Amino acid sequence: MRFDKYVLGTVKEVPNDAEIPSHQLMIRAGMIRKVASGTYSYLPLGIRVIHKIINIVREEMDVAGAQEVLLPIVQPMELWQTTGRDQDYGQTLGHFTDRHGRENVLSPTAEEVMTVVGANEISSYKQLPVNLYQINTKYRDEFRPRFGVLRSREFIMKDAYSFDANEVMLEKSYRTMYDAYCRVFERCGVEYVIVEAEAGEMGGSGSHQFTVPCETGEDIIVYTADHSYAANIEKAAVDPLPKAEPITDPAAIIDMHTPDAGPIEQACAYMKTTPSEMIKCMIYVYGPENKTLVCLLRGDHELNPEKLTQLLGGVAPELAEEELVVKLTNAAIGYAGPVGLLDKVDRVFIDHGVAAMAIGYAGANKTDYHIGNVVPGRDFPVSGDNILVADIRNAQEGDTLDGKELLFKRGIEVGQVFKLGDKYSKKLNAEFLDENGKRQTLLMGCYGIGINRIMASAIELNYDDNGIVWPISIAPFEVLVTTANPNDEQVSAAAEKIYNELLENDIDVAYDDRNQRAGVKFKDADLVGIPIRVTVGKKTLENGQVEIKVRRESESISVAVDDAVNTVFDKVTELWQELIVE
RNA sequence: CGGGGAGUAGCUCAGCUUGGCUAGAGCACCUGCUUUGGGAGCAGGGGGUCGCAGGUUCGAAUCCUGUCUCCCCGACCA
Repeated sequence: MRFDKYVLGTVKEVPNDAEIPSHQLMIRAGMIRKVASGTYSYLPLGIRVIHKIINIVREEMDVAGAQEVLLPIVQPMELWQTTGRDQDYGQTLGHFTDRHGRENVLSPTAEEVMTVVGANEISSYKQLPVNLYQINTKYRDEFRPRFGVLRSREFIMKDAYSFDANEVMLEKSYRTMYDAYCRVFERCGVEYVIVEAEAGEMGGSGSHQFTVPCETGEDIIVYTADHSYAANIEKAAVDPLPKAEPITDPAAIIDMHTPDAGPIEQACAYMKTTPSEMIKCMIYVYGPENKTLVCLLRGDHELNPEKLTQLLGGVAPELAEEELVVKLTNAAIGYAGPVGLLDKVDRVFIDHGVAAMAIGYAGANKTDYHIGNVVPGRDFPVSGDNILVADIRNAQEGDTLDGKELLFKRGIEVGQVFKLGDKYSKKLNAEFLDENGKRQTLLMGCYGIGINRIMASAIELNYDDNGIVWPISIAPFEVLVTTANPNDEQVSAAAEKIYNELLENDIDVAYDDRNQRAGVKFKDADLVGIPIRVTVGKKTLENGQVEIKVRRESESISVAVDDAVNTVFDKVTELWQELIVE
């Protein structure tokens, strides 16, 4: 590829809406352009990177025995209603009505359609296991797209779906994908950690996330120092806190006037206490009948909605409307408390942290008042038919698991694998005949990789002041030949020769034959991040030499013109060597 | 959806408070000359319904109203 007429698109200035390095560099290096909030066009260099990632993913899927298919992006709403995911996905689900009045979904993922494909094509246990995948655009109407392609409305996902006859086979299919994912990320040259994850609206019985550790990530990983445990914070368990010594003969509850003390900190200031002494009381509704749920937490703890969902058997609760809170507590928002409230609701979850308290403060269920000397067990029940003491909070600094300190870091989720079991196949009647001619429900798994996120994560992990430093496996080109003096005929001729020879050797090489000053071309080369640069210049050529520079190294080397191609070949091989798995 | 900020050339922004000459700069683009190893210099040039719609006014980028878009923060702490 010659750069003379190439739509390179490198720019010096960054649009002011790009915040994180990968987003800025993708724009500066001519990889992407924004079309609207959360939607991007890929320019020639950008789509080359996407294709390289896709090729790696495709190769690993094929090696793992998965078969590629292609599903529609526009899917009938009825299918989503059948599984109830039209509701579960909420407003993130993009949809439109066509001219016939039919409702259509813009596929955010494809369990439904793939289950139907599986159900139609698989009829016998003899066909199993089967794993089908596609690489296709997905659409999610994110409430707030940000960070460039890391959270965009449109993105490219590889989604695979396995079909098995029983749990043992499913476990094996799951493991095969899990291993394939490790190979994909290693080959793409991105560092990753695997963490236990919550299944979220996917449902199912088990899940792992593949996460690139990185400060700009939106996910929080919780792990132990010995790496025996790692989980997404949505899932991460914590040891219950030690039970406080019971106070002998605790004083009776006292009313405390705390006007306009909505936030916990303010109430604490009035009562001269700390959030850890407070009992926070949150009211939720859940399920089709809008049942009420009260959650009690220590004031310094964060509720974990995913844990609530698990305890409710997969139903995601929603925070109660102000109206309901006022009706239940007879008080303005901010003054809810457990005393006298728990028998008015359908269910109560009490976090271990609250159950362990000896005495504390809480809302009074009376506007502008809190109460002190609240003793769990004395002033409100901690056991009963509808009361459950459980882990319902986020892990936080200082928490332990199995006695080991929990540590935290941020990450970008680039892939996730789920054991779905029969969640979709049951609802969509995806069945097969077993050895005895009996109908059985197919067991499924699903496996996603965010192609664009691999691209952005790779940049987040590999850049410097001058631009991107691509791993060679996903770089837009492996090698760039450039001329420092494009008007010099001997220089051009030598560069041209090296370029052609590299092409003949199947090196993915580009030739910057633009009539630009050397500085401009060097800056562009660094910005775009091509791993190896060959520079032909008048000065060195007079000594019969050309320059070879590896992007991530600070020094270049000079070699004889005739050795250039071989040296480049060796460098390319060297860089690839690092990314070979097994 | 709530709070904050911003929409003026392809990009980054000034001008707006206090309305008034032909709406500006840098980068990018085109032409010419010079230059040619780390984003060159000089000269000339093209490019704008000042987000959109109303309104006030002799006169609006500037003031008022509405509206759209974009960005940031939040949207579970009762």
